[in-house]
Amino acid sequence: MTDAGIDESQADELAELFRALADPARIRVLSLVANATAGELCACDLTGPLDRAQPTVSHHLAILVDAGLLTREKRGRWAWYRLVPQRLDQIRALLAVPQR
Amino acid sequence: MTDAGIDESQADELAELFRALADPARIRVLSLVANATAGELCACDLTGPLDRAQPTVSHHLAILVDAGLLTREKRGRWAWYRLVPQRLDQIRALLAVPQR
DNA sequence: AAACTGCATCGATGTTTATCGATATGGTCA
DNA sequence: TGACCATATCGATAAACATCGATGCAGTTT
Repeated sequence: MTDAGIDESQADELAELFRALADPARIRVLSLVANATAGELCACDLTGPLDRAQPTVSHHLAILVDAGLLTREKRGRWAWYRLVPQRLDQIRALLAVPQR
Repeated sequence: MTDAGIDESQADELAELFRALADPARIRVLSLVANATAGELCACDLTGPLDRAQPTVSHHLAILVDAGLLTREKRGRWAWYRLVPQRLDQIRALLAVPQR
């Protein structure tokens, strides 16, 4: 075994990405957006289902956008969020076990 | 949109699973075990590469075992760890975006 | 312009978590 | 049996994080 797997900085990046997924509220957000008929959801649609205060919801949304899992588009007074499926695919690829 | 995505308890479970992956040291452990020629690695092989004290390494290994991502087998005075590929596959499946 | 609305930011608080020294545990070797 | 060794557990500490009330900020409506 000459190779020692992924390096330090790659591990940092991956861990940061998983940290974005490591909260029930954020998982719930992703699920809700993924199941939205229009492919997008506005922040106002999330406060209810998440059962959390508005600043908390905003906080979670910001984390998901930062992680590249959601995009935010502000139209009028609403902020609309969409999934970034490529980002999820990327994670799925990273979790594939090479040789079995 | 009648369905509201996954429910509260499922979100909790998933978040807990991702929390196990949300640390650079643990990502590094999984990578090292995945690349081990014998398919397993003992705890003593990890203290070095991780650059962390022995109790800390033990702590991370416990979390990964608890999450079902590693198995521990104690042989003699060493503890050997193996990947659980099915568990990773399970996560990969959960991250698949349904309709695109 | 003024009131209103939806959302982001700020500041504070309690909880969780990573880390490590010290210690316990259980197997091995002489 | 007693010294030793690899690992797990304990206890303490500092940093990270989720949460929310208060406030700020654009865009909207009357």
